[in-house]
Amino acid sequence: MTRAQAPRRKRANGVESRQRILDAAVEIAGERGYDGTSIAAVSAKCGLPASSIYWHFKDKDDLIAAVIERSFETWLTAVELPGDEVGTPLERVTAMAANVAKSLVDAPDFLRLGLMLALERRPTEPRGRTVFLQVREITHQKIAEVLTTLFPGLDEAAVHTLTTYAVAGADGLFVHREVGGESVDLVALFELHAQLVHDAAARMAASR
Amino acid sequence: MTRAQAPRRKRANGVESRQRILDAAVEIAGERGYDGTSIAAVSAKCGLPASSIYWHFKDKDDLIAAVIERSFETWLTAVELPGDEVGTPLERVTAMAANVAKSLVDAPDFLRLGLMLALERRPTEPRGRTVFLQVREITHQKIAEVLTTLFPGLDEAAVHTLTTYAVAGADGLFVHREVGGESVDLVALFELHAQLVHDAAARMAASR
Amino acid sequence: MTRAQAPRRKRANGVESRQRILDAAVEIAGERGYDGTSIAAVSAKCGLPASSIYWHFKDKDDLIAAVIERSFETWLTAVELPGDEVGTPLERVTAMAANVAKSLVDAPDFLRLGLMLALERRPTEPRGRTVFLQVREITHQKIAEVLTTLFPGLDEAAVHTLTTYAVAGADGLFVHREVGGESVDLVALFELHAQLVHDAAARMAASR
Amino acid sequence: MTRAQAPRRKRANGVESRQRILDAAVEIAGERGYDGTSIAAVSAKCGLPASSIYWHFKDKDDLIAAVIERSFETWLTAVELPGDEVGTPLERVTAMAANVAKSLVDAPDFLRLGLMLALERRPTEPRGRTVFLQVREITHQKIAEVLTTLFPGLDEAAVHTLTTYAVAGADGLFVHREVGGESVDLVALFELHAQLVHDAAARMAASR
DNA sequence: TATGAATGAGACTTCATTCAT
DNA sequence: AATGAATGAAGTCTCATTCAT
Repeated sequence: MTRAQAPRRKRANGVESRQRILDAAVEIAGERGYDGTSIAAVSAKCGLPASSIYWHFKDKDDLIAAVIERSFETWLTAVELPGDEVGTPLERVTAMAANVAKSLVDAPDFLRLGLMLALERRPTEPRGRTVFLQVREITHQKIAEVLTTLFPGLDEAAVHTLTTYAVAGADGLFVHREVGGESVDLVALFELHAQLVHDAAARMAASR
Repeated sequence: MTRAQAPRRKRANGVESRQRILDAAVEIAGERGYDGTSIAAVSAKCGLPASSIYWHFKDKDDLIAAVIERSFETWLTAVELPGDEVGTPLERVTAMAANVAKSLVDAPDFLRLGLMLALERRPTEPRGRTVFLQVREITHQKIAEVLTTLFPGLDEAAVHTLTTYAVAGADGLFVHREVGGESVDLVALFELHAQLVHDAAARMAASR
Repeated sequence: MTRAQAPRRKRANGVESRQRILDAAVEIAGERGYDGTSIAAVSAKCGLPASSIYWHFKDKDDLIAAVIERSFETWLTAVELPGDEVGTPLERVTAMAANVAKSLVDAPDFLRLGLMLALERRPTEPRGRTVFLQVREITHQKIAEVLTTLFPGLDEAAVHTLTTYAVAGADGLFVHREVGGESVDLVALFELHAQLVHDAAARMAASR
Repeated sequence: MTRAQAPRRKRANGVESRQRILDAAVEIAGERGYDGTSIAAVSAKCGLPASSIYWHFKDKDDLIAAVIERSFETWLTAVELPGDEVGTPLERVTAMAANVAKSLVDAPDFLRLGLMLALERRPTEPRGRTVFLQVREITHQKIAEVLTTLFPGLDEAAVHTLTTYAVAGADGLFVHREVGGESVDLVALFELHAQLVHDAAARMAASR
């Protein structure tokens, strides 16, 4: 087949183009999920033709995985870690929860897309799903470390159970806020969550 | 003598066909979500041509909504309600949580598809999403009633908060089990969840 | 993604549509080969939209294989077999060769496309190539039977060698005619070929 | 003291790059034909970016034509011409055929790609096809000269017919070997071919 | 002497949907 | 109560090619 030629216009700038593509993709994928994210839609939103997207990303799977990776980093920087480690365990746990809640309100794309990917079961697992589960495992371990530090009396199994409960509760509250909209006070719910986890940890540590 | 012709054993049976379509659709939609569920795939799985699906359902949106409705009913019947209302509040709450956990392990399609629909934001909201949020609201109210009965000292705001927390926690734990697979003991996690909610309710009721 | 609807027009007639698609495809594939045959080109030539082609054929590979099958049958019926088995071996062999030559001039698509497929080496072999090699093996065996009948003195190895030579020579002469166009007298060349094969067979049979 | 910078060992070398591109292209085009040879595939195989290919070759057509030209030369050097012109005509013809057969087994790309190009009919004829037909015409004339020398009694028409038959037979046997793989003894088949052509020539020359 | 980046066209294929039978 | 056949839109991805650097 004979193909036609095409005129050039903009100055080539690979790095910026890649960012524009990711900016568009994170927005669409964060709202529509994997199947709902069409290359044509990303192309329309970022202004680059679809074929240019394939210069920067091997295929759609690669693009979604990159979206997950970058939005995780974006979210990580959005989480303001509490500067000094002062106060009672309850105060410190509550402060951390509030910070996480705020970051999820400000940059929800990462978790929203991640949860959609996590829930789907497709024949060939998207790489983005794997990436999400990996970074979520990192989060899990960080929380486990905090619990271990704050409650030295906890044994390993108890830490694991509480961490799982803490992460799962955060997921569920996040979903609730996504469904319920701005009327949901995610910070207050996270603080309640932190308190209940704290109380359970304290009790478990004491009953050892 | 002319004999009557062989009895047409498989006369067209609309009800059965509808069930076959829904059986196929709930399986696919429960795994792949809205966009991932193609009429062709449902057709292939149920054995009926695509055009027959359109005889039973107005369009894809209608089919997905019917899937949500039927899988909710399936799930409801799978939840064994505790027969008598006996025991301490903690015992009763824990027993209910365990029953719900078992039902979610046995019939996860409803909640799985529902959460996927709930997380997505698409220009024209699928009717299935609306249906899911409605039936989930029913669940919310039932839990609120139980909490009000068990803890008469709670005011309305506290009941609402605790109910929200209870439902969200259940969602999050369900997601964790879907991601983690059979190694996750959903019943144990739900029992822990029930206990924490119970403790919080008791404390709130007492401090009124 | 929301899809639009489409109006209907012609009376559905599956058998005729299938033939129209094959008619278009055999013409294009016979001239352009596998890669050169685009579904869009077949669609344009047969008047049916591309998506209709996929109702009748699973994919492009399936279409090309069907083209090979049908054009082989077309070619088979175009080969007028000599009615009576009379005359000397030379006369009979020459008459057969002339008939084959005429059929190849009239219906060259089968062999032309088949040879193109046969020459290509692609990672996943097209089914059409397999089909071509199978029907060609049938032809090989038929020729071997004729040689065995006409020259009982030939041993098996000699029959195999001569048959291979006969078929390969036919292929080469066909290619020459395709390249050289109408100025090439394919019938004359086939008659020469028949004579040389005949002489070789006679000599081999005698020297046993 | 400032020392001279490290010797740039791999200065850009246009000639070598051109060879690498052709090496990759001849392999792909020899297996996949014109349409099946994509610039991206050649780029991936030779390690140079696609745009570099366009620095060395005007367009794809130009590249394929260059492939034909170079692979023809490669093949020519692979044909060991019989040093002295000794022996009977049959011995000399047979020796030549064996040499050609060996060269085709060792360097089949030229003829394989050429035949694919020759068989295709596309709206705008690729230059590579023209080149192939030209060099093939050269081969035709050389064979004609040999036949004229060995059989002075042949008239021009007979030489032409026999040469055509000789070349076409070689093509057909080559195709057979390409399809049948290493189990086909191309040398033996070429020797048989040579003998039959020799016999026909001798008979024609005698019967003048 | 190259090449990173881009581009419109077009490749194959699946989509949701319709309609005559 | 059902279905064979069809349809235009849209899906993902590759194509040959260009041009500023």
